[in-house]
Amino acid sequence: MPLKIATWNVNSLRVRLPHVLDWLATEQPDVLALQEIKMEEVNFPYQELLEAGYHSIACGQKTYNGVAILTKQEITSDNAITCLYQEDEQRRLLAVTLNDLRIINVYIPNGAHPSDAKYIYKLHWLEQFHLFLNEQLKTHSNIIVLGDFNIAPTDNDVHDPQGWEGQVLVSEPERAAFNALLNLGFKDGFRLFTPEEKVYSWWDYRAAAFRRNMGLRIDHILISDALVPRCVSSHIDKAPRTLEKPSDHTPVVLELR
DNA sequence: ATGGCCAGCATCGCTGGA
Repeated sequence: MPLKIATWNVNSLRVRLPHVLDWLATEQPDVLALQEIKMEEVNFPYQELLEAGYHSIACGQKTYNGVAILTKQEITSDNAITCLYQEDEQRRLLAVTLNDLRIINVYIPNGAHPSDAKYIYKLHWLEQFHLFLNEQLKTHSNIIVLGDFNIAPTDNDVHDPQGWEGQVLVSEPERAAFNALLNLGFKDGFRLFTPEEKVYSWWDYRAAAFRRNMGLRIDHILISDALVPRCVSSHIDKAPRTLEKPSDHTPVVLELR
């Protein structure tokens, strides 16, 4: 039974719900991980999504951040995790179990600028996330980590590597933290099938960046090594980015057998 | 041309995003 899994930073689920419903109807993913829902659970559109054929688990807050996992099959996981570390008040993590798969949805901090306190928070969050994944690997072998990583792992993931050099999203400490996650025993799912080509998942709203394809690949689906033999394809779906009032991110998709 | 846009807020100018 093939499984279609996707991630999408929707930049406000309130604004983007019509796009999400259209995309679910067209693409029929088994799992869709959302980031930046920007709402509390009390306002989450559980009913509309259920009517569209999807069960939801959400972990949100007012105004900022917030993650959710939509699934065709209802998740009965009693070991869901919604917080990376105790002092972190930002809703950026949701880990659930679906059959034999551990699904970990992340919205990694943006970091603002390498000289900003938010950058320190980002690197600290990545350290804590590394420890968390290391623990998860002790109890789960089939792990999918997907979401908005806010890191372009290599220059092939950047439209203008010279212009972006040293900046947040591409800086060496961020890339080192990303590679450290891979070194725990994960592969970048998209790069299993598209090793070199420059394809992006985010384009700035400004400067007609999408039309000029000035983008970054910062949304990822990581596959634990045990799952790699089950991967059959991965692609980035640019179609939602062409709509009226789009999110600045577009879905990344991966299929398992 | 080192800026451009967008979402949310007890909105009308700021924060945060990337």
